Amino acid sequence: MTRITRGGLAEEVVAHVRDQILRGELRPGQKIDQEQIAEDLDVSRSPIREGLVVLGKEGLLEITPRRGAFVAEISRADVVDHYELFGLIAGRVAAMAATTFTDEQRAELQHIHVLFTEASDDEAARLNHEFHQLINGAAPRRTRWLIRHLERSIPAGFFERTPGWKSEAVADHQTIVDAIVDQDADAARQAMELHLHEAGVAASNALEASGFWEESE
Amino acid sequence: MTRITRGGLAEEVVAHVRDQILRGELRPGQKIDQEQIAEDLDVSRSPIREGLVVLGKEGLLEITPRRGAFVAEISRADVVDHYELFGLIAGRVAAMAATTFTDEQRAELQHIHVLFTEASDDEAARLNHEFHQLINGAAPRRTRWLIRHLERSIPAGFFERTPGWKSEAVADHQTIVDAIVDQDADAARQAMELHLHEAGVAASNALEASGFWEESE
DNA sequence: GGCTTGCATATTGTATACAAAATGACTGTG
DNA sequence: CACAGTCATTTTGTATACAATATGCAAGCC
Repeated sequence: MTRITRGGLAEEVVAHVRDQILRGELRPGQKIDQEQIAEDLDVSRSPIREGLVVLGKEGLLEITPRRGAFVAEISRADVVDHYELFGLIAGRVAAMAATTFTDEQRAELQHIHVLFTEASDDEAARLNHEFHQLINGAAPRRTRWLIRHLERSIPAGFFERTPGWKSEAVADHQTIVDAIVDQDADAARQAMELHLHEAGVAASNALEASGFWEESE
Repeated sequence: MTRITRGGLAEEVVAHVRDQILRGELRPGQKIDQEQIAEDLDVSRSPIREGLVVLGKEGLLEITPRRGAFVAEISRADVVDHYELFGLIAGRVAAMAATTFTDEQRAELQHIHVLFTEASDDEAARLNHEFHQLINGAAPRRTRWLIRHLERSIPAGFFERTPGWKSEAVADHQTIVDAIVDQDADAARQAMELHLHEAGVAASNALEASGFWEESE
């Protein structure tokens, strides 16, 4: 049994189950069958259980002692709320960036943004990530930690798959860049909050399209 | 081997290790010895590993694949930042409460606050919890989830052990109650942010006192 | 002397085995 | 026919066993 386990099998389990949930193959409320996953991935239950704990902490699963793990009942309101919170944090960070960024950082931000506007669709995803990464660098450590946590709960690479995301993102990013370059903290906050709000709508639509909220049979 | 484990041994492990960290028995950067915990609690490594995953997701441990789990290097800045974030969220929720609460809820809030001011020290902790619980009821589901997450990362019952916490809390709570009763969303937000900021300072001091940041020998 | 190399040991990660509890069907009873 | 109680089956939770990797130390080399 050769395997390329780069970070442990639990990670593989996390990715597998998360995908199944986000694809709509596992429906909200449905029970997670550990034995089934063991069969699918050819793995024992030890790493599976550790993976399920992770997904539980991310809010994708509801784990009840002695009963098992169930797909969390996530509503449209939950997704919107999630991104609203994300926006609240990210907005605060953008405001920090507006007041603390050096000239070099401002230039770098503009540079990334220009590349982003001109990039092909698959490069755009990477540059989008770099863009937000740079801004988030202005945040203190614990804030960055929380942002990572929020990113993983409703994974990235989600927004990037909705039609027309790029042109929308370019416009939003432009506003954000302008505000940070102007050192206008409040405008940066507002622009970032709006951007994340729109990302939330997009994510919500993407989940809708994947049949996430379809009635069962 | 009789045990009263009502929620699984992993929970016991989480509580045990968390306590050890917060008491300063385990220092930041120090390695977690699974075998040692197994001996301490008379438990096998299976529930231990699951517990460590939980603490990793809470940010109290740093888990490196194939290397093990280490106590996270949490600085004063991290603690302050943590409560600042907490305040950002809780402030938003307080603002919601100010605009959405019914007359009954406002009355209930005032009632709890009066009891709180008159309570003995050990009852105060419970009423403090009820107070915040009631306000957080105004938040949407995902926000409540995030709040629970933040509460667990730097566990509650922490602030409540710093000297003079009650009188400080009474004053803060009074301001919050007034703002919510006045339906002044912005005042409620500010008051709540200030309250959490002070809680952060208190928590930071408590950690200091427990020797959390002491230099090792 | 300082640095690599190789091996013994310790520790993590995974698999399997076993114990305890929940689930669900079946039976008998009102 | 509804329904409570019992028992077989399934599934979770925990313990143990084994495999793979990391760690630490000692010997050899520059």
